[in-house]
Amino acid sequence: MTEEFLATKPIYMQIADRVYQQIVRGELKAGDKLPSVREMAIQSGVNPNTIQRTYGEMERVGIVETKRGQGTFVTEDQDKINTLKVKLQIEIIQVFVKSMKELGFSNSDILRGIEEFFRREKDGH
Amino acid sequence: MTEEFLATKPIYMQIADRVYQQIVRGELKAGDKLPSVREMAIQSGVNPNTIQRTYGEMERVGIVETKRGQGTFVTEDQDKINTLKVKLQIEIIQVFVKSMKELGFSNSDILRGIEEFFRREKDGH
Amino acid sequence: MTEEFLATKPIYMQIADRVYQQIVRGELKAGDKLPSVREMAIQSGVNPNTIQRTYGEMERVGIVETKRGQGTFVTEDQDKINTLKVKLQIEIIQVFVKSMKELGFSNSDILRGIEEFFRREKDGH
Amino acid sequence: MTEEFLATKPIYMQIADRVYQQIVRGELKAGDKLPSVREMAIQSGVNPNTIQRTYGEMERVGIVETKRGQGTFVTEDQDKINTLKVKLQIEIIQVFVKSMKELGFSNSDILRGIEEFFRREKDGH
DNA sequence: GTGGTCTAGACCACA
DNA sequence: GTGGTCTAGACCACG
Repeated sequence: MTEEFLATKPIYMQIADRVYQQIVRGELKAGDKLPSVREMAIQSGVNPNTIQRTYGEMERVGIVETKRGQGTFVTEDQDKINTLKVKLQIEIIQVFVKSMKELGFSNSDILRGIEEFFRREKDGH
Repeated sequence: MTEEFLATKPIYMQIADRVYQQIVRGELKAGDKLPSVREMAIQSGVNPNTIQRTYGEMERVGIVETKRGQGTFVTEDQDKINTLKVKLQIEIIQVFVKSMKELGFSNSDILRGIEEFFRREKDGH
Repeated sequence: MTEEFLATKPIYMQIADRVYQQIVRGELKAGDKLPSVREMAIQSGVNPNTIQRTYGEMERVGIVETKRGQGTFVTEDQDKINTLKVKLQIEIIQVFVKSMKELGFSNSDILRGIEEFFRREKDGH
Repeated sequence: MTEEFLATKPIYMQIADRVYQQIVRGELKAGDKLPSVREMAIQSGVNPNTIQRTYGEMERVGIVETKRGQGTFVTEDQDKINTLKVKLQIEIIQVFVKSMKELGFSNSDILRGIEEFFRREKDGH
């Protein structure tokens, strides 16, 4: 009866998110080769099929392209990467704002909260 | 090897968070009585022991007091409630800011992102 | 060394095509329930995972919707069904026209050929 | 139980079709010599026996003649070539019309569909 | 070597 | 009962 409390993203999505992060942060650049399915599977301690799904998902989204017999590569299309960055950003903000509103904070409360947070951060918390 | 991908908070903490929320939002006010351990256990579909830990945790933090034979009550000390609100807020902001920085956003990027988000929210997404 | 001569669509796609046909022909109507993954797997003599992929693909395309714990259903959106019909039609025509041009027929040859074909069909070939 | 989903023409027929195409398009003219069985086998990456069957099939149909010690030649009989062209055309049209009718299209739907297709083709897709 | 598909069999969450 | 995810291990086509 504990189901309600698990709510984790599927592993193949978590791994995709991790790759998305690397791309958005520039650790993986346009045109870079990703690890092979099998290698990534070992790195992640996961079955190759799961990585296959990850790569499939990322290709569907257009952030990655596969060249037959050669491997999987980050798209050359910088626009797609920028769009991805925006999309991930919005996703995170949505979750954050929702949590804050559940605590009873208004939009301006939220902004003030973050500004305050940055101020303390600067002063060595 | 899959443990790495689960990363869920313990259930008793999740339930505590939920109660904290109700307190901070004023749904549960200073001095209000919480449901009994057994009742809460049924409501949450969880073992009473788990709720016992939840209540223990909340008492440790001082946000709740148990009066023997009477039940568990929200603290009368409004300061503690206010502090709780701030603490929860900071916790959420920390996670949020960390995620945003992992995507390569600076402090001012973050503020601009949220302002933009609120602007779109107002215009009906 | 015979690889070049196989060139078959993956099974999960072939099954999807078959379902698309049934939908387009009206044998499966908007809102109808598809067989369960397991049942369809038995009917098709295929592993349930393969059907899962078929259903996943059809959902991605938006022609099918899954209701958790209840099953998979043809979309209620008649527009999507109409679009599907057009897409399948164009796909078939493309293959056909390509074959005809490989035989050296021009566009008007092709039209005349089909008209002639229909004429004979009517006269009891 | 997967046999049902393969449904590929035998290789020797696929190769025959390819030769038929060349003849019908005039790339191979009446009286032209075909490559030797061995050469063709290498070109196609196929066992010579397979090509032997291909040539046998084409001879049976009368589109090709073998002169002992000299090789295999396209028939001198232009009528047979013309007939072949018509037969191949009808074959393709049959398959096409069948597919379209399986999608629920009528004869006039089909004609309109192709005309529309040509119109778009001309306008640069 | 690469990615892509398929099977067999397992477990999970939702309703 | 439903669909969804995951593993293990196999085979294929492409370059």
